[in-house]
Amino acid sequence: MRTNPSPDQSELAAELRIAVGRLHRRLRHQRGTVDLPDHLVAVLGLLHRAGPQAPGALAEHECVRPPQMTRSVNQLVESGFAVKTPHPEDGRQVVVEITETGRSQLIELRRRRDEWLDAELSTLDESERTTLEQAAHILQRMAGGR
Amino acid sequence: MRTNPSPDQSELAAELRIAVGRLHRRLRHQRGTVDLPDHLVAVLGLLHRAGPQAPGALAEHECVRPPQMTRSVNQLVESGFAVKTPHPEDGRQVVVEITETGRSQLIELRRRRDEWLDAELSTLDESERTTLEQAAHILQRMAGGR
DNA sequence: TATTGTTATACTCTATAACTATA
DNA sequence: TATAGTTATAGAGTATAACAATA
Repeated sequence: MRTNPSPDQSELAAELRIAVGRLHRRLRHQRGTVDLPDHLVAVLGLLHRAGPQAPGALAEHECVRPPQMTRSVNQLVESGFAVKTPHPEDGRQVVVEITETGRSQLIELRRRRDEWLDAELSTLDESERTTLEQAAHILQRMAGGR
Repeated sequence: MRTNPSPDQSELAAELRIAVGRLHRRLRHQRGTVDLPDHLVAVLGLLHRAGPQAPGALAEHECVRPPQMTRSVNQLVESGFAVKTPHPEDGRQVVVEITETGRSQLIELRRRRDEWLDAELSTLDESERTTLEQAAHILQRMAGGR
């Protein structure tokens, strides 16, 4: 590996896929039992950043099918972290909004949840962290764009 | 974002977690129906790169529990991509080895499976690809090291 | 008694298909 | 008839607990 300064793109794709899959499992394995699962935190974060939205839009953003987003939203509502209100003009639509409880919970969750990741990041040097920061933005753009 | 050349580490952890989760879902969503699932390809790749190993070692490397690795290995064996042989000295242990069929299948799988990822990578510039290549190695080290 | 692997069971996340209500 | 959301159902992947075989 690393034989070429202009790496073969298929090899990069394979490496990325494996790295992402492995870290994803590791993160899930590492998380505490009391916390919200990853996908709910992702939805909560999206509501926090991007504001009130319809379930369909949330589903598209998070790359899941509408039925799954229905369940995720319902779990957030049951936990008091989000509310569903009917759309004022279109009776078919629903608007999902984060609550104040959800907002403060999100901050607290993130602080408690990233202990392992923080520790791992601490073992890296500054340039490696910078690389990961840039990579995170590129990956988010690749996965979330369109 | 990107307001700070020395980014806050907790923020980086959150960004990484979200990026990895989202890309993981996107990749799963994007993959063809005839292919082996990600986790089997990962095991096959590990057997290809690191040679014959016991299921326990595979499980630790891939961050899954032994029962899950038992199933993954059995699926690979049923498909003819790996073989299980008894350990020559320790009757409790099993040695898992990739077959020639598995090896050639792995190459072909990767080529066919990464179409979406390849296309996305093609839209990046050279420096972004270099960033991702370095990040892939760092992430693999973080997830697989220990 | 400790270790390696497996079987049994259950839970989480996800998808597709069918259904309801509104436009 | 088309669209937004939901319900019903099924499947994949994973975990924990209990078990079997060997050391």
